[in-house]
Amino acid sequence: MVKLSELPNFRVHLSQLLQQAALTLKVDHALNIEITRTKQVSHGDYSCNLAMQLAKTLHKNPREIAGMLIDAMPESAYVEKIEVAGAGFINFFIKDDAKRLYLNHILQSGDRYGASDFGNGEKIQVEFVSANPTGPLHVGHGRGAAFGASLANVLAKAGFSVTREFYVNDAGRQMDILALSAWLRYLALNDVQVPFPENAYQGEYVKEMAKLIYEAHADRYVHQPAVLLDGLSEAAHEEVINTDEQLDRMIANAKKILGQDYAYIHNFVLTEQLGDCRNDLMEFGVEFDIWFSEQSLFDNGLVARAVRLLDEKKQLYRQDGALWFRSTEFGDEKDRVVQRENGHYTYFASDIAYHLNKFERGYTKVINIWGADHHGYIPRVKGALQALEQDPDKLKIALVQFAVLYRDGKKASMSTRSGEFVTLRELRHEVGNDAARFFYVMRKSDQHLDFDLDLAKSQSNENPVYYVQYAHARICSVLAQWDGDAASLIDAETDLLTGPAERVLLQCLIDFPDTIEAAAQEFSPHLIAFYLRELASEFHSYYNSTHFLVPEIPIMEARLALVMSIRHVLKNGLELLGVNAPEKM
RNA sequence: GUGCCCGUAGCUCAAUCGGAUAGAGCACCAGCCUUCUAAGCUGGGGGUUACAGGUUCGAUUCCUGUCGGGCACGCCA
Repeated sequence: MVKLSELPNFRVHLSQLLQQAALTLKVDHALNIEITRTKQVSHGDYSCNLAMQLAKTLHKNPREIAGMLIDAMPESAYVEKIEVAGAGFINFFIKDDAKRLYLNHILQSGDRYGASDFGNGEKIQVEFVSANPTGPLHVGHGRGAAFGASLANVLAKAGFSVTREFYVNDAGRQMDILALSAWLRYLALNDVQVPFPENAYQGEYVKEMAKLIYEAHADRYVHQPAVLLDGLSEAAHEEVINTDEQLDRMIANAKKILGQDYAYIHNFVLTEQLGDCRNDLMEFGVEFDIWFSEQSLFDNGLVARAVRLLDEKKQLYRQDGALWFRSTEFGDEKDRVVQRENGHYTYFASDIAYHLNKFERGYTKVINIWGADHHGYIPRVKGALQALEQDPDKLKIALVQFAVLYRDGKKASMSTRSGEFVTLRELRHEVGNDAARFFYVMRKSDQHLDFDLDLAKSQSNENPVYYVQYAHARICSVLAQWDGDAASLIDAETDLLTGPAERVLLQCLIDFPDTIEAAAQEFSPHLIAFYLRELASEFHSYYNSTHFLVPEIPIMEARLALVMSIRHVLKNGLELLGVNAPEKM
């Protein structure tokens, strides 16, 4: 029997053994020892390709080097045997009783199993969603939300100190357009007829906000609309308004007419939309630590400061009346405007201030989750940080591709024009939160996602969400029928678990922390989804091949100890993805 | 036109930052419920990893080119 107080991390342990063995080979350069899981049982449990890596520098046959490494390796209480295989792989077979230590550990740690100190408590920020509060979240935001939330959970589980942040674009033109849109709808409710611009916000939710204002304040915000169309072409009075210039003119006129009241309208629509967004996300299981206001960057002078700092570094110049940042000096395709000819700062300017602020808040790593259509934006932001003498590599951008909905095998419309897009809320109500969360992270984030609505809805074996949840529910059902004291399973004689399915399952459970670590390192929560499906699959197979509630008490308890451990891991894994682990289905 | 991403089974996708015989699910075919939930299981067929070269012990992965698809190329956000 192996006796050790501490739970062994096999990969770390084996890596240390190799490290020691490598000393005898007198290699002068740094070693990159990677321990990987094997794909085939005949190759053992873990494998290392170090011998092949060293073949070139040592001018020796990899298999010969592997033999030397094995000879030089210290004895280990965990290792059953070591073999040289193939071109020079070193394959490790772990002792079964060493693996079984994990069952005891999982039963004791329960909800905490899977956690590691991989991240060393490093302060890391994940900024995601950050949708303009100008309308309901749509299915594209949903993927960013699900991905970001899952990634943040994974990072936290892997030992990082994670802050989840939503950047609120509460400054700028889009909010003005929304405020104008709502006010125009409000005027219409008061029987004041003004043409509604085609490029204003058309959605029904705008009319609803107008109605709220009307119900609370009646005609309190009705002002002379006559000058609203001042400065617009004569045609606009009769015909359509659809250019940016016309829209901006109307906004300016509205501000003039409303005076102090404009702030009320602006603030009202912002509060409404942000509240709606927050509710939507909360129902989706996505929560944030910080809602960071873009407007606050202006109010606190941080935008002006960031621009001034760039100027001090001689990174700005004036041309055509605008202020430009020399981003081409830092790899961008062209220089970018930070302050427009009309004196307004660009979105880029506040973004520079925002990112500088993030760095100054002490995060050692800052992760931005962006829609893939923003990829061209990366060089200028990193360039600006570099210009400000910050380390641009601390900023990591995770790009999330669009999700395309399919219904009846056909693309479902998600046009943002005319307000007829599919909202996240609609999706959640149609397929449920669990399916939505799971489907969103089933694919690598930087790949297009075909979201099959019919599949997500189907309560059948085709649906991968139910497949995993069903495994959990089955276990709960078995445990309920056993009706014993779960705590007693810690003393089960787990050395009775010698069947092939049991050994595979045990190794699968041991892999859980490694999977989380990999998902954290590669920003790939989809690895968790794949892992869970694999574990569920192994469990279902075990369930069908082996009866758990057998008369022989020790065997029953041993199997239940394994099954209970699986339950913990399924639950913990689903939790990372924000998916429920139901006890009954 | 320029830049970035992608191209893997009929379909949707994996493949542990160059590793061993490229794996799942769906679909298709053949089986399994008087036994802890059949939302399950077992078995089977299915591949020149778009194409052509190159780098090396070894390539789906890295480099070059071609073809095909997506996105981005504003004093918008």
